[in-house]
Amino acid sequence: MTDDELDLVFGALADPTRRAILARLAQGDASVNELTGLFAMSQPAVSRHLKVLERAGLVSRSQQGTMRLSHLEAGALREATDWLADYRAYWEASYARLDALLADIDPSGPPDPS
Amino acid sequence: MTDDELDLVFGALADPTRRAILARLAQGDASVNELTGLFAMSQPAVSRHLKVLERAGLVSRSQQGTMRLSHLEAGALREATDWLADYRAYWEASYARLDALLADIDPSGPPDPS
DNA sequence: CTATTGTATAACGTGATGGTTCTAGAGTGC
DNA sequence: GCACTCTAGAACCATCACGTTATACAATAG
Repeated sequence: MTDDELDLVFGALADPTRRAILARLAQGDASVNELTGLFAMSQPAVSRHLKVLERAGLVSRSQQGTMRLSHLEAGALREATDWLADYRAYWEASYARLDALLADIDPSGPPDPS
Repeated sequence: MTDDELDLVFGALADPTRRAILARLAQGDASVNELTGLFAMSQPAVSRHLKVLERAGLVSRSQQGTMRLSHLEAGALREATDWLADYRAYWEASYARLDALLADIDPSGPPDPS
């Protein structure tokens, strides 16, 4: 995934309205009008949020009669998580070092994090 | 994780310079001057990027002699991936439906995606 | 105390973002 | 064709984001 694509995906995710749209779409496709009903904002504003999501590859759209349905496209989300996953190794190592440090202080070992 | 926190984290990740800073910090702490050397931009610009990362909880900082070291804080990254993971269920279900559809067309079942 | 180095802050310009209202276009029903 | 509904686009405005340069602050060295 290119840097520009990550810009678009993370940029799209940086807005609460757009995250809420994604949350709604995870439960099924929706029309622009239906989405507009969920937020305290005008229909053109929602249309523009959808455009941002579409440009980021997070959403695809299809004509369905007189309305356009938005559909969640999980591929871009997966790529974003893949990027983040590269840091998983780091933070797991980080926690491992912390555990080692705690074990060094208290040889009974770290408590079960329940 | 609150919506505001997600705004800050995804907003911070939406910039390529900041992602590059995180990538650098994953390999160890670094001073502002050292980070400035990595990018074609002024030191104040880098300082502000670090401030954004700190506000998002992605980076912590400590005084080390005359310089301030930036340290990757993986916790916020984990929370971002946790948020994204909520969609994993969706897209896996989505792929499962696709598999079912393909199986319906060709009862020999979907090929091993290797 | 003074000089030096590292970092932060201030002031500014410019382009992007997110909202609005008004209007145009596209698709369906009569 | 005509009316109606749904959606998109244009024009505008306020605010924010990201960069700059110049300057102030903080910590160490001499």
